[in-house]
Amino acid sequence: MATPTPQAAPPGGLRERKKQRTRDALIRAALELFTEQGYDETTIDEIAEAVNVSQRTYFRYFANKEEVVFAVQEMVEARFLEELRERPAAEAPLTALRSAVMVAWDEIGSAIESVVPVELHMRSYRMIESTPALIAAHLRRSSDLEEQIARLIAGREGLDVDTDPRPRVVVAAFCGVMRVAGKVWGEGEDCSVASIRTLTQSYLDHIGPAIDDDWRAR
Amino acid sequence: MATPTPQAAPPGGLRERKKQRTRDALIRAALELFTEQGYDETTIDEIAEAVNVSQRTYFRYFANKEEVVFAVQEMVEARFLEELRERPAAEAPLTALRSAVMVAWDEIGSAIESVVPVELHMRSYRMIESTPALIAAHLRRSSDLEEQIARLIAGREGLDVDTDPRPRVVVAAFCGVMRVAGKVWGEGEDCSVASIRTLTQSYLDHIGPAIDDDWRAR
DNA sequence: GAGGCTAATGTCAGCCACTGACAGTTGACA
DNA sequence: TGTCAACTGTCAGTGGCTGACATTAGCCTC
Repeated sequence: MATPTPQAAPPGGLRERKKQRTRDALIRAALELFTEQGYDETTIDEIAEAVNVSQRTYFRYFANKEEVVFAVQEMVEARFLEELRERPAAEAPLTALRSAVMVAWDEIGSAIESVVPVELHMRSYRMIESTPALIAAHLRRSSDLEEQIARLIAGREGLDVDTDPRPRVVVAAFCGVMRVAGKVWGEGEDCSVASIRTLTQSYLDHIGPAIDDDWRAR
Repeated sequence: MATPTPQAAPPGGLRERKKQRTRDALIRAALELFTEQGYDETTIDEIAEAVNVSQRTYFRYFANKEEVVFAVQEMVEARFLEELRERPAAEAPLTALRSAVMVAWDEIGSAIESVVPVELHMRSYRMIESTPALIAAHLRRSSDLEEQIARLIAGREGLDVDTDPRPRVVVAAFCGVMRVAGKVWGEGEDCSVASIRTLTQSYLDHIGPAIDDDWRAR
């Protein structure tokens, strides 16, 4: 589902479809092995063997061991950026960011399901937050995304991201808060999509008040 | 290190001093090689050879290849935390953070010099920001620091960091902005301490206005 | 549908980061 | 001075990752 093709059969020839299947199989196998026995405890040979390809083939699909973990995440991020681009120009920056996140959360479910079970993806998210090597990779990716968002916001407001600090500053604040929300969610009990959505919303609502000088006054 | 030694001149016996010298030599050699020929292009064997120790010995001082890069950074961060702890309780959270950073910037110079030339440290900072593997490590470390700061701020305000989102939210916003400032500085021309200090100050001043709804109104 | 073209894959050799085990060396201290 | 413990070197081995080359298999033309 979510494929923009008229026919049920995916685009391209047999070769293309075969590649897609191998890629998806590698992602599924990797996430299953990682979440079951741990990231460090799983070798790439095991993943390759589970899909019946050589280790060398794995590295032709993914540049390194980490990349396969973030394949689904990448889809979600693309979805968010799309949504942000479609927000009305009248919305204030922080409002647009907030709205885009909320809409994205409501729609990614089905997109994820086309590659891996949502539950597996959620377990993977938690694994990322508890594996040092993956936390690092996750943060680096988030940082790249942050840069993209900042340029997008600057574009909306007709500003130059290199001379006016405000786009990068709001986005930095926004992304910082988003990361914290994700982290707190990962440590909590409820691992549902609804749960992370609520948490995100609540944390974003606190940016303004938290910046204020006197917390005790409210 | 961090031993409660009564004397300042001889921090211990001959053995202790020898260890300290080896450690400092490894840091200096590593930073010099990394900044000269690149991080990825430098092997640990080269670093070890430059200090006349075995590769195995390097790994007894540093857990991995990245760690040696952040040895100086660690000192700076410790200095900042110290400063933050000493800020008067009357100061608002964001103000205290801001002040602590400014004071820290003014004092770290001499502390750094005791291990490596400040200029080498500044070049290292730039290398970090332009090496993917090090960016990731840097962000992970920053994330850990962020957690410490959040707990400290929560303590100041008499709040529980796990129930009240505000400490983590301000700190996330603050640290996000700090990272952006560091990044922008790394891409600029002027690599002086004064330069990063000014930039930091300017960016922090923009948090409030950037959160506001209408940027065009000001 | 036989042939050539080319993308995808397998195999192999090798580099480098990192680790455990064991042995040799050298400060510390009685 | 001799013993103990800490520090270091050597060696062997694992796992991530890459380049080179041979092999397989989809695609396209005649």
